[in-house]
Amino acid sequence: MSKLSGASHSRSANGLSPVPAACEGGCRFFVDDLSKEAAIHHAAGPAITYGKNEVVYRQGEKAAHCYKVVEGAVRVSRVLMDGHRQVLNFVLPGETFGLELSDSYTADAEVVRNALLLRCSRACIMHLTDAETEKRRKMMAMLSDGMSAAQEHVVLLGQQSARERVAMFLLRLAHHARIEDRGMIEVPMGRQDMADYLGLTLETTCRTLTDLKTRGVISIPNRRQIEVRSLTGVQAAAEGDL
Amino acid sequence: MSKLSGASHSRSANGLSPVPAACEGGCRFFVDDLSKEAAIHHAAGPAITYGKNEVVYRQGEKAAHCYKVVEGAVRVSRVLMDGHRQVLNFVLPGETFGLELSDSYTADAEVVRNALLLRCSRACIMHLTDAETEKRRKMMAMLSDGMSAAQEHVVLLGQQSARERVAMFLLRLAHHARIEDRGMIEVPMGRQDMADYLGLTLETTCRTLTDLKTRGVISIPNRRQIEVRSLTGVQAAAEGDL
DNA sequence: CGGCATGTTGAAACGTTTCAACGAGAGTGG
DNA sequence: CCACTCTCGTTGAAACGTTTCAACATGCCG
Repeated sequence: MSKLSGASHSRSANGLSPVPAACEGGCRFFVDDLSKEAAIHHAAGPAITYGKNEVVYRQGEKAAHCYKVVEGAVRVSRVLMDGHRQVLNFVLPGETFGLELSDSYTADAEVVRNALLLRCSRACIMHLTDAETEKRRKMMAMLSDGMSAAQEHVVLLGQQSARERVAMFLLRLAHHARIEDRGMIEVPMGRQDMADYLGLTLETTCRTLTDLKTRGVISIPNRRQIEVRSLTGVQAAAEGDL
Repeated sequence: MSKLSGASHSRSANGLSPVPAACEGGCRFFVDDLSKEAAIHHAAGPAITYGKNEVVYRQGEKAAHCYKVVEGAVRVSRVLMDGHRQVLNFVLPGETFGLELSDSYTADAEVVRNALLLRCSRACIMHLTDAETEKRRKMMAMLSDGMSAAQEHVVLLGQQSARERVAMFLLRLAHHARIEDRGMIEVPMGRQDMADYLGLTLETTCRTLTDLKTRGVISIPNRRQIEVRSLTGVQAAAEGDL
C-alpha cells in the first residue's frame, strides 16, 4: 500500500545554475493559494499520493525533503520508549511539515487517510532561499507558523481540561472547514489519534465528545463527521465557560 | 524597579549602507560562543541589564527586537483569560528568544532574577539575513531550535506524569550546568514558575521534588539550589522507571 | 455473514488539584 | 542585632477529574 506516483521531474530550469532535481520550475512549494496547487498537481506536477497510514518519513531518517499537504491529512508524531505516542500536529491542506533544519527528522510523519502531498528537497529549499529573498521570507514564515502552532499546543496541554482540549480541537477543524456558525466537520483522524494529540486517553476523548453532544453544541452522525450546531457553544466550551 | 541601563549605542559601522542603529559592529547576535560574548558585553557593548521580574516585552507589543541571554534567565509565558499562566520556555544563557516573524510578540517575556541580554532589532536581523548567507543559516537554526524545544515541551505535557516532568526539568538544568554524574544546580526560577512550565500546580511540583529527595536522587539545600546526587537516578525518574 | 478494528459506555482506581494550615528565609526598621 | 513582616515553600486531607480495565456496540471488509 505505498507508492510514490506522479513524481515527474525535469522541466525548463530558470537561469540559475545548479538547481537540484526535485522541484524545478521555480518550486511551487512556496505558492500560497492552495486551490491553484490542487488543480496543477492533480494534473501532472511533482505531487505524491499516499494511502491510509502510509509513512512519509520516520524519526531519525535523513531529512531529505519537506512537504506541503494538498489534500488529506498528515499526522506528525513521536513515540516514547514506554510506547506512548504524542501527536505533535495534524497537518491539513495548505500547511507544511518536515521543514526541519537538522540533518534528520525529529518525528514520524504518517498519512491519516489518503493524501496528496507536494514535496521539495532540502537542497532545493536551501538553494532557493539563498537565491530569492521572497521565498526566504516565506520559508521563515512557515517555520514561524510551526513555532506558534507548537506553542498553542503547549498551552492546550499545560492548562486545559479535557473538555477545553476537545473543544479547541473541534474549533481548529471548524476553522479549517470555514464554519461560521454551524456546519459539518469532516474528521479525517480516528479517536485514538485525537486522543494522542490532546494528551488524553481514547476513552476520555470519546466521553467528552459525547458530553458536548449531550449539551447540544455538536452532533455526531458518524465517526468521521461531527456537526457543529453552535460554534459559540464550542467556543464557550473551549474557554472553560459553559 | 526597572531600567534599561548600559544601552550604549553607536560604533564604527561596517561598509554596508543602511545598517539600523541597534546593532552595529556586524551584530554579534549571531556569534555562538557565549564566553566571548559575556566578556565583550560586560565591557561596553549593546548589552542590557534587567532586574528581577522585569518585563522585556509583552504579548501584543510590536516585535521590534529579538534577544540573546548572556547571563541570568528569562521566562517566556502566556497568560490565559482565566488567569492561568503557561510558561513556554525558560531561556538560559546562550539561548535566544523573541525571534518572531509576526509583527507583534506572541507571548510575554520577563526576567526571572537578574539578567544581561543582548538585543538586536528586527530591521537589523532582516538586513543581515538578506545580506549574509552565514547569518541567515544561523537564524534559521535558531528558529529550528525553538521549534524542537516546543515539541519536546509538548511531549512532556502530553504524556508524562508529574515525576517524569519534574525530573526532565531537572535534567535540562543539569545539562546546562554540565553535570555528568553529580553536582549542584542553581535554580533561577521559583516553584510557581517551575509549576507553570510543567503544567502542574505549585504544590504538586513541590511534593514531587520532596519525593525525589526522599528517594535519594537529589537533595535540596535551599530553595535556589538542588544537588543532583545521581544523574542516572534522575534520568530513571524522567523515563518512568523508578 | 462472520470477524476484526474502532468506537462507546460503566465502575473503580489512581494521580493531581484544591483548600488550608504551617514553616522557613530574606529584607526592613526599630 | 533582633524582631517583625512578607513572600515563598512545604505538608496534609479531601475533592475532583482522568485513567484504567472491562464489557459491549457499531461499522467496515473479506
